[in-house]
Amino acid sequence: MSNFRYDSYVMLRRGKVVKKRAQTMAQNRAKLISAARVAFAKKGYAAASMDDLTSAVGLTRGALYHNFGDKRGLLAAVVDQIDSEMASSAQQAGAQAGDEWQGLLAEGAAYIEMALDPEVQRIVLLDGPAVLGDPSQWPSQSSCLQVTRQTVERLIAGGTMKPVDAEAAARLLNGAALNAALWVAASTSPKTVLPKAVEAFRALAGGLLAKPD
Amino acid sequence: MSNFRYDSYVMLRRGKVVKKRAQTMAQNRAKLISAARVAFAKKGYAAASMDDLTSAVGLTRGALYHNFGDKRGLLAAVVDQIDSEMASSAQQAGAQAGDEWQGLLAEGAAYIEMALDPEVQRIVLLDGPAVLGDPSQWPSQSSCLQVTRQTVERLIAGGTMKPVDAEAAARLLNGAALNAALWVAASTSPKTVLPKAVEAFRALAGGLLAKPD
DNA sequence: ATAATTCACATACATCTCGTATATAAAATA
DNA sequence: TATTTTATATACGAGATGTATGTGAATTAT
Repeated sequence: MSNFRYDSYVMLRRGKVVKKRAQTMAQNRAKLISAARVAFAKKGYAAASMDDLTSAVGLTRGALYHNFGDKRGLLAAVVDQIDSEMASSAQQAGAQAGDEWQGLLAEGAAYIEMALDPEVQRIVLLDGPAVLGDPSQWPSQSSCLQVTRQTVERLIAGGTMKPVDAEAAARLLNGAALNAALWVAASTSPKTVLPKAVEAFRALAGGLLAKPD
Repeated sequence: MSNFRYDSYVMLRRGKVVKKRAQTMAQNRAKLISAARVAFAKKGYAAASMDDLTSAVGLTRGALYHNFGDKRGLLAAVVDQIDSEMASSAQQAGAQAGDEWQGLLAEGAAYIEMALDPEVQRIVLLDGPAVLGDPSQWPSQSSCLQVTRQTVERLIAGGTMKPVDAEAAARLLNGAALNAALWVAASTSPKTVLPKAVEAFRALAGGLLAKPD
């Protein structure tokens, strides 16, 4: 036990200095994640060298292994970051729509378009599942899926959608959207096939409506 | 130029001996592919050692690099083989259904169930896309997708399905099915979630019907 | 039938990569 | 001011891939 003055003194010092240490550490983490996003997107996970990665931001693998444990840990951190960005972006797209149903369709279209980004595609859609396993079991819990599932749950509760399993519906919708994006991105003229993909997606999703239009 | 007797003699010899050479070569190829299926499924593509692979069937990497060029080439051959098996299996499942539409649904359900096989999942769904890229650009051209697309085309021509882009619809359906399977397989009780996935798939696919039922 | 040539596969090597074990220097604590 | 943490760097060891070269059997040609 210690008296108040001693504690406050310690707290102050600790507050300052720990902050400084934690600050640079956070900076280094951010640097590494940022560099990893570029390298993983460009070379692919397997071909990305950790030496190149770290030296690109003035560090060595020492920092990497201390912060992320191993190469997989770094990928997990990167995937987590991108996935969060995607989820909030999709949520935003959905919120701008007229009603919840249009919101779901907008979310789907947003996923398709986001997946055209090479960074998203390579890291989240291709290497992510291969290295980290099924998205639903990622550390990040796949925010993308959660957003879709929540929207689906609301639509089922409101009677707009057929009472199917929400998780199943979310997985199917996401799978369809992301797979379609892979196709669009690999096509010779993405501009012309993108609308076809979106149209087909909207038709497909319509199958989940309680009252077909 | 040479006379007939000479040619036939050569053809005979060639027929015999070349056959012997090609035979052992084909056997070795089959051995390697077979071993690779096991190793890739068990360890995953990245962690599978080519030395272990080859020595498991009494060969060395020399045979491997001569036959398949590199590790990727071997994976491509394995994927091709499994994909073909899947396609014919799905086609068979579809053919047993009453009409074309039920056939499409049966194909989808078949894909979902096949994807529960760890070999299919790990090799075709996870490592395949990550290492070889988008399935539509695989050497094998992804027979699975072609089967679905052809079914879709017939359904559109017959007026059963909405006139969406056949390729797009096939991609979406396949993506939904295979993604759902990933979810089912990763779940704690596949037996209970599988029917949910199939039910949701059928509902979703219903969105492509020209006249909703 | 024999000599020459192919070629399928094996062996040896060079390079790269990851992960760990150890070292160090700055920072936090006492 | 001395001591202890700890975030990062350095050094090292264990594979793995791909290539370059060797070799012996199989095939062709004379």
